[in-house]
Amino acid sequence: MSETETPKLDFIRQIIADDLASGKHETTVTRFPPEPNGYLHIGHAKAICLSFGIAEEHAATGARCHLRFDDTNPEKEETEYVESIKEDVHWLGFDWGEHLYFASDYFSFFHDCAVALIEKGLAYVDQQTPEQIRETRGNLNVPGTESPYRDRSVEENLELFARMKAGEFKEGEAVLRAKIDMASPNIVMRDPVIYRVMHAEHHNTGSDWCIYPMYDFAHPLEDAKEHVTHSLCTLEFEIHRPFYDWTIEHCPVPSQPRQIEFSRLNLNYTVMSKRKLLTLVKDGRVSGWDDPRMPTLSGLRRRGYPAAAIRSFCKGLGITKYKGTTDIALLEHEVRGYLNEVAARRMAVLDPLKLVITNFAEDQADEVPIPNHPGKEEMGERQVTLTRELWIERSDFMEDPPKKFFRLGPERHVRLRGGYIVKCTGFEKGADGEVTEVHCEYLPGTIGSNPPEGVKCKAAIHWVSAEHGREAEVRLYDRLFSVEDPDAAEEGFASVLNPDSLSTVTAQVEPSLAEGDPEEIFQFERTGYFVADRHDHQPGERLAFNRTVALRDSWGGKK
RNA sequence: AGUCCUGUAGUGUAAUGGUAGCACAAGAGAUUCUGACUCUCUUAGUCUAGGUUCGAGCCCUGGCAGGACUGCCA
Repeated sequence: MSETETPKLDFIRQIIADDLASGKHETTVTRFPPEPNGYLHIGHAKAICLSFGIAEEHAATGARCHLRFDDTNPEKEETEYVESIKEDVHWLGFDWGEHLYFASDYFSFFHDCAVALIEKGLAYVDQQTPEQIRETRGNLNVPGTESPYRDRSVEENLELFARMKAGEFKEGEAVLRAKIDMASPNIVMRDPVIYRVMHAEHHNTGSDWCIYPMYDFAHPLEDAKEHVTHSLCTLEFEIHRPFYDWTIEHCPVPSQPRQIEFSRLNLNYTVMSKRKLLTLVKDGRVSGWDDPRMPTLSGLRRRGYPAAAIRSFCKGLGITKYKGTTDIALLEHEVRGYLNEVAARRMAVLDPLKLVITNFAEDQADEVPIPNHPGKEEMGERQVTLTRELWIERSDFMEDPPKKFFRLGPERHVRLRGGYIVKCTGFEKGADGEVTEVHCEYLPGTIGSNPPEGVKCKAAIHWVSAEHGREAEVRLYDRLFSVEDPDAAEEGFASVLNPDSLSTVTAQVEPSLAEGDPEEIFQFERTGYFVADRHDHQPGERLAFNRTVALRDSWGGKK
């Protein structure tokens, strides 16, 4: 990109730039308003990167992004989720500074606005049953009909609303409705309910309230109260915007926020519905919200995904109103890119096969220095002990290899990564026909040098000393969902879950790995195996296991 | 009595009304002590029919297709 080239603005950034240029706003204030009813997932990352990203871009004007918990429904929200959300936003690399808010702190303000609406004759207490309200709303083709309680006097409404607040009604007996237009083609505008009775304990306000505002009413007020200028949300709220604007217009608010909608993230092979993810957790299909197979930010973190890669992925998504499905390969590409830079390399053998170097003395033990990263000297090197008996990956040997297979086979040469070039001289088979041991001879003096004249050696395989290596129980994770669109499944998850998404293997690992270090490994296509994060890993501490086999199997062999 | 939103290579996105670019994916090749990375090349696109215009992906009209909306959820 040339220096003179200005970055392309998506339509939201363009609106903000225009508002700044025209003097409508002196700065921009955005917000990320999760409901604390689940963990944040990769879909939220898009919204976080957008709202917080815009605030960062306009930092010079004093722009900011608020983290606000939209906790207006006491029945669905828990404190555990508040903490996880804060942690995940921070991990992603964003900071709300002083601007941490709870919608529940504004309950009095919402109430005052509702009273103001009643006084203007723009809201009324409806005592129809929920069923009656539903039936009289009409449908997509039929206008609604007005409630018999619609034309109560202001005084009566005021008194009734006060009694609602005082707890004189049971749930479902009375609601406060905005008086707009029961014949509106937009059903949201057909006298929407703005307050309902709920005798529930709220995680923040306890039992102070027994009436709670609806999202449609509360959200614009929250934005206005915080002087949010641009309230960015996903497309499903588009049809609610007329009521958002109506609320701002008719309530005593200190600022005029504007709601702008963009398309939410859809990823193939991924479920993003909180309700469905919660089902996975509750049914024990995964170990928790932060199971490495989960699309939650905490799951991706354990899986080893660098936050920078997720941010970069979100940047490339673009902001549009088109509902498409992003290929998860785009995310994985970013992850590979970052991990390839920062991950230290180690050797591990997941499916061990014994390799004996027959011209190596029993007690011979050669210390070979192996770089921790190919091409990054600053990451240092480590000494690995090479002995007569080694473990290699079973798939790195073929009894009858095709010509395009570059690794071990009878009479073939291969390099033991970081060590000698060896020539396969034979192998043994068990009664069941399975290869149990491979024999080879090493070529002295081939460490750190090119293969001698006439020796073809096109691959380097990884290995672990049978004597110095360590056996480790490793949990191997793979993709959770086996189908491209798991949301399309009719019922439950049985048909879309990959039964092999979690397996345990007895692997052989380098002694340089701390005890317990490779306890969780995520199989990552075309990059090798990565250690799943153990919560405390920093971005620079990721480990990658060398892997010789490409999943694509370009040599034409079996899968 | 339906209203509103959206259609650009396989996918995601760019293009003051003026040469349809980029990334990922896919394919071919080079390189390689990770069949990775990197590098080179290739394939492939404006939903449709009209209209306005010297000129339309962009503006207008009509089709077609996909989506949102009928919670006292957010």
